[in-house]
Amino acid sequence: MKYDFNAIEKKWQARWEEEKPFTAVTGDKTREKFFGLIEFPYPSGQGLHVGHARPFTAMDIICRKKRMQNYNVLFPMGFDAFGLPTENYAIKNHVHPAIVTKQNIANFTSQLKMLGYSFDWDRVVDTTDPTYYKWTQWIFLQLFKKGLAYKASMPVNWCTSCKCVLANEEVVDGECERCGSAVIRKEKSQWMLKITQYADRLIDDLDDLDYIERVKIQQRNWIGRSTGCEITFKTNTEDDITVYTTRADTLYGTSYVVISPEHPLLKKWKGQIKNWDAVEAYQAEAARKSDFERGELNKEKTGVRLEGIEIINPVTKAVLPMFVSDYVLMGYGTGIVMGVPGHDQRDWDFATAFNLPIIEVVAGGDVTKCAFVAKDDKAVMVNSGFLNGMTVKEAIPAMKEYAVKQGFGKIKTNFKLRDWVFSRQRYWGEPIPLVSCEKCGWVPIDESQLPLLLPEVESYELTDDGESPISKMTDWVNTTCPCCGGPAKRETDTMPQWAGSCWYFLRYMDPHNDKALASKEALEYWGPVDWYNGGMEHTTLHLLYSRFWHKFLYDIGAVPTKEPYAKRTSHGMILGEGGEKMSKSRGNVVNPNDVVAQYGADTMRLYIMFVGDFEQAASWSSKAVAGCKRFLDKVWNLAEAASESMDCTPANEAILHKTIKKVTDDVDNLKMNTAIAAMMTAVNELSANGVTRGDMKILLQLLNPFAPHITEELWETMGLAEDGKMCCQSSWPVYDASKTVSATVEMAVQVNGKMKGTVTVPTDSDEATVVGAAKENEKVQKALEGMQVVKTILVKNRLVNLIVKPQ
RNA sequence: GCCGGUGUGAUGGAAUUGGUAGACGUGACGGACUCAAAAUCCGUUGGUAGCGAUACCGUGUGGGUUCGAGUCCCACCACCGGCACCA
Repeated sequence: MKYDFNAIEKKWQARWEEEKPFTAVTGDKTREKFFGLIEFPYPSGQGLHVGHARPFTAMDIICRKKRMQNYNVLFPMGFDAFGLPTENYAIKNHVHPAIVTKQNIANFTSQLKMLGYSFDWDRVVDTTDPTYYKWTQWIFLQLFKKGLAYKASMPVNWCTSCKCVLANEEVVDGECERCGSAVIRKEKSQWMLKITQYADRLIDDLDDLDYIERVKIQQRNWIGRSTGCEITFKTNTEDDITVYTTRADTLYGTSYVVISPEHPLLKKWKGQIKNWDAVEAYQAEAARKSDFERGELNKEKTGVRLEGIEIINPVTKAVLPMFVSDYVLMGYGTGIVMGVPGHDQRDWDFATAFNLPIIEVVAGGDVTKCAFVAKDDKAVMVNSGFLNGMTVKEAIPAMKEYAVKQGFGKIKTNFKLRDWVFSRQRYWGEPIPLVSCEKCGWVPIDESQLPLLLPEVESYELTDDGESPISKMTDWVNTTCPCCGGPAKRETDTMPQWAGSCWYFLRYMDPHNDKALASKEALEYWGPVDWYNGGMEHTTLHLLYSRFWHKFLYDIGAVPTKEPYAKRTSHGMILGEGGEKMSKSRGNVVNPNDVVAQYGADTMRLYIMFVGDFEQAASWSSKAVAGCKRFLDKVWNLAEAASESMDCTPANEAILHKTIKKVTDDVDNLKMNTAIAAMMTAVNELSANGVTRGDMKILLQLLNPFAPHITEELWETMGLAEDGKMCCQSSWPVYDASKTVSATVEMAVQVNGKMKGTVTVPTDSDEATVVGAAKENEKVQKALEGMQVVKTILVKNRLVNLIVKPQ
């Protein structure tokens, strides 16, 4: 018989659909649970991408193996279906986004089934389903009630093309992450979530998590915690000013002070600033620039001196000038900084441009040439009063302590993380369940009214002033205040796409619950997610947001764990044939449907795992795919040639046990590529030795998580099924460590560290035996001629190194 | 600029964590089968020199530690990703 992958794959997919061998059982105490999670896809019109197949297949392999190891596995799939592409498609084609979404989900579902993933299809989640977003809205209401959601007028990132507010995380190089159009700053009233209130915990709790290190580092950097000191300076106005610094030790070197153009104090000081016109002009200029432009033009420092304003250095009592300059950001620290040109490059640039004194307070550099930013312990303080002679490391706490004691300083921690801009002026998102009442202000709708459904609108186009299309639905917008019963208006902004994905993994635990987002029992049984794999691009977006929501849910007692995910790994991208990113414009997109049609799902799965290191980017090779198909052909032929016996062939024992060990270990470490290589080696060796059904049984079990269809078919045709159980329901083979070692080993022989040849000796031979055997070797003999062995280094079963010198 | 990562044959990538560099796959070359081709099977395949046994060189570059370095240390170079006037 020929390996007819097409018929075989259809047959087994139908069988899984019917018999549901991958059902997760909530509350099963007889087995250990395992919750394996992959990021649910956005169901785009293009369908599944080969890039999806990499993480999906890897987690499928892990979960299939865990099931065979008798774990109660929850491996679910869902769809993150709100979002712009669907809405844009709806605008263009005048179709309801819900219809488009439904079609796309159907397409994705059939593709996922085509690849043979062992999802529990009874737990599918769709973020646009009202029974789902009811709970997204519910969580938002809890955030609102706890004061973590607030409306603020603030400069926001505004995409000129999407006519929509973007989160900082969605702006890349001053452009909209989605459409690539310019992003400008616009003053707008927005819903915000106080993620900053969780900044410390989001950093500190990383320590106990099993996340790959680069994810932790990236999150820490993004949150950007810095511990420093606020220092208050007296002025010749009625106000004192406060700056934030991490280098309190350099206070003696402060030669001026700079304030951000957006700082409200400027307006207050209008009367005292003699050159107000110039200052106001500078403010206007700065406001015109986008954040991106301000960053781009950072080579040249600009600014205006505030004539008539004098600042007193609290330690030297020197009178310092004050400037306004856009290199100081209003959103960080106090919006005012002390200028220490000797030891900060930005201040040095500014001082040089404005001819300000540069005072050296840390010895070791040449402050006339550039700022000396001392990092090591050797740098010593000078020109700094009581700090003189101390190292920088000593001086920082010393000055902090002094400043606090003298009453002009305060210890302070700052974060780069900003609050999360949470509203979008869009249709295809969760409606924000709040109403605005003139008397009562913002009022939550009653929880019994959830879900607050999206209204039907005629057009999905935005209004000209960038408001959501929902704002035109006056019937929907006009409502009564739940508080006072008076007239009120509904919020017409919707939530960002990130909202639904913040908690979807909780819904998988109990997807049909209409009383709570999930039952207490389910949450306690399945939480936290044991292993979550996803893209690096979500590290500071989805992953951080969902940790924030989860911590909030923990605080209000809605979930039992303080972290959502115990372990996080990340996959590399799949690039096109030439090593470039796959894209329609390059024409190098590989469609998984085509690969499956040509080679079958098992080959596709195998190849996407074999292509390279899981964490590293890898480029697709249409030729190399064929190699995986050849491997499966060999397995098929080997099975047909197997003898009836259920005993293992003695000659195959070592290779089989070695392979069990290798595959078992490699899957747990995401090294699918070497696991497959090991199975290829095993098949080559088994083919040479000949196999029994007993040998094949082990091979099929090892291969089953990788290539589930062909292995099920052979399992059945070879009569290996006991009680009608499928291969995926059998027990994962266990290796016997003593059988993984062969009787003899080949060892390297070196003379003075140079390879001279190899010897084959019994495993675990002692030094005398190995050296004896080594001296039989002709090349070794030649190298030893006229030499005296002074030392022998033996590495058991690996090599022997003879150290010689002339006699 | 700061923080991560990577660099190995023609090629995708391995290397038991300091111990035979190049597993496994692709490609190429030679052979078998075939009227022929495809498929399949067998063999060869890091470089240089030599008919050859063999010798020397070889993991981005230059140093170092070690009996022994792709792996550790120091200094560079190139590419990729993230952050970026965060005081």
